[in-house]
Amino acid sequence: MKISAAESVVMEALWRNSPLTSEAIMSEVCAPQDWTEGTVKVLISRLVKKKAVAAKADGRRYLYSPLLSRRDYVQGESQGLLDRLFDGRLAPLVMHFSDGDTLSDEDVAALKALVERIGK
Amino acid sequence: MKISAAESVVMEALWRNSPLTSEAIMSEVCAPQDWTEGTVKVLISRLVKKKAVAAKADGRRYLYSPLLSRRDYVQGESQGLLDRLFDGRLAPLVMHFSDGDTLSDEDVAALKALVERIGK
DNA sequence: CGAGATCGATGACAAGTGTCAACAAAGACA
DNA sequence: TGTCTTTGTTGACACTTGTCATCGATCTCG
Repeated sequence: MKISAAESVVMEALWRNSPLTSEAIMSEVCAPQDWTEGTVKVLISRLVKKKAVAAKADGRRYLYSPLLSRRDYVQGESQGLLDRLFDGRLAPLVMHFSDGDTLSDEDVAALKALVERIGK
Repeated sequence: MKISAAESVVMEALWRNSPLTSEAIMSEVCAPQDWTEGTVKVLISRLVKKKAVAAKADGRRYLYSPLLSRRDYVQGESQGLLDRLFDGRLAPLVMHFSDGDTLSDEDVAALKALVERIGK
């Protein structure tokens, strides 16, 4: 099942640290996103229904943990973008950014080091 | 205005080749997407309303051309992904793929060549 | 025990999306 | 001229998303 943008904010909180109570989740995401508690509650419920997070009973409340790993999520999103826009390949994406002037010197250095390490 | 997934299929047709009549667009996208003409007509209308494509009158019909460049669209989508998932930087994305085994030898070679060209 | 707080579930609603059919205007051709 | 076809506009409908409030059960503390 697909995870929406708002839902992914909740997932990020759980990926940083889990399990969490709904209270903890809210204290992490409410302020930055300017959301009320009601909003976050619904997002959590929907994620549970989508089986993206597990809710383990702990007394009267639940402890929530991700069932979907961040790695898998990132993989799906990234591959989706590559497939849709870059014919499924990574190099054209990198080329796109290098053609613009969006790459800082640091970025270039990091890329260089990375590619060397891969090639090894 | 945001371009939806279905709409982007129509945009791709126009980016490949424009201007196009609605008939030409339909003959390009209907079959692969399994869409009826009605569906494509609405997608075109919505794109015009969103000012993502221009409709120039040509007798009783219109000739459609993109107003949004593929480059700008790709830039927006790609940057959005980087911002959401990789802290806005490109290297972590590349690292993600190199950590998996999704990169072919060709991909690695292409990246290597690319990075060298950038570093020049 | 009873009042208040907590927490999840549910209902609600507007906007956007995917999908399609019906309609109207305008040409084309018999 | 009258009918058929083409093409864009509209209406329609179900589903998802973002956003929030209310309800009901349960827990806690005086």
